[in-house]
Amino acid sequence: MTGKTAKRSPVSRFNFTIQARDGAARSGTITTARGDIRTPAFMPVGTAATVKAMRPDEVRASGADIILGNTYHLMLRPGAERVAKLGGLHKFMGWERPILTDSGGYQVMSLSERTKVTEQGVTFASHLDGSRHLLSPERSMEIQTLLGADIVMAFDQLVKTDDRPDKQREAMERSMRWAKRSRDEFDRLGNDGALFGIQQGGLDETMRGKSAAALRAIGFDGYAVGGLAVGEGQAAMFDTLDFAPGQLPDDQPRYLMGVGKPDDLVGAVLRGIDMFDCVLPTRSGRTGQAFTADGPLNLRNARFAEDREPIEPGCSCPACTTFERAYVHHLVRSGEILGAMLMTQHNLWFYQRLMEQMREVIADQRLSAFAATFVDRYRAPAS
RNA sequence: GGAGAGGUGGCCGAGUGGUUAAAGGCAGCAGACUGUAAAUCUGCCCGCGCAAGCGUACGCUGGUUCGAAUCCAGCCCUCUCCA
Repeated sequence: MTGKTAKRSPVSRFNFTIQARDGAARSGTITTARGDIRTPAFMPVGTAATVKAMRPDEVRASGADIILGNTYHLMLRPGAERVAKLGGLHKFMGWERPILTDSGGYQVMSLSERTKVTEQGVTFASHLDGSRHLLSPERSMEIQTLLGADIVMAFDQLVKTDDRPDKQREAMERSMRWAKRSRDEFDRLGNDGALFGIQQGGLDETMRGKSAAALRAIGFDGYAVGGLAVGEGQAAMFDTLDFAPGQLPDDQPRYLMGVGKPDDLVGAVLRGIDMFDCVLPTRSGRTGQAFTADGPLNLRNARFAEDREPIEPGCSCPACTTFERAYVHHLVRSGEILGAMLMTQHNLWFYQRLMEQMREVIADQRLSAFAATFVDRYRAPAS
């Protein structure tokens, strides 16, 4: 059941060690040239070379070991060649730890009305100025290499789970051909980082299985479960995660892309996922939603106008140890930048603390009890 | 004292005879957000009612008209300019 080991250059220090198992769940360490990543890991999203509203040192202080960047957005602005000229993405944005870059595959879906998909690749009409840009597996690898990503994602085509079955199969099969082209170009470029393949296939076990087999035949450093959390709902996502991770190599990192809400993370770790990324803690922070162990709170709500508690009682983040809800409520309502900063900071801390707790209970084989308690409390009506 | 402009729903502000319970914005009350076109978007926002609907409503009073926020008269008030 062991996946084909990827070919790597001798200088690559990418490695995944599993330290503990608890059911399907695992906790471990991914080693990279720029530092370790503790798993299960949550990676804050820094699309445009910034985790919005946060300084890199604040992101690190929250406990993040790795962040994301985005091929499509950085290709358009400021441009991959420019970032390379300025010393690479890490230096450019002041984040010296690992960076994973998404290939632009997500934008094939989110910007689908501006794209044309062919076998060669995807032509985007820039959302900034309308100019046309071709993103192919080869160009995506080149851009991610120029950026200096520690973990490069294969270029894939993402579709919605309610798209017609034939369209879903077509997208999955094309993504597998693109995965092979991504692998070949990544190797040709001599990139000494890691390359992850992305499983597609919607909610269908057979299609997921075919996708997994295709990826394993190519060989990657890690494997992502893609194409979920695109509107199918948590129950359908969990149903898919009951089989999808098991179709991927057991001894390599498994990354569930774009997920998710706190209870999504818990359910996915329970099913064997090691890595996550999601815009929710940062975006929701900017739109007034704070995540807490007692469920999400909308700090814009009138009931917080004179609330003397911190965003989340007991939280040790800088926002919570310094400010009261009443003040954060005022900032959020007033559209003050500091409101977005404090909310984002708290949410990032909350997410990282959740991952940390899961790592600890996996080591003690107590994940299912922890998960049950967490989800009960998280979903209970706010006090 | 004279000349002019104007008074519309919490605020700003469209509307100048019927299709107007009255555009739009703001404020307010909620909701959404999942590999970020997002410091964004959506809904509600006179009262009662699940709804159909009913009742109130465009400074006040009266009038014209089948019908008035819209036309007329008087009154009250605000602002600008001149004395």
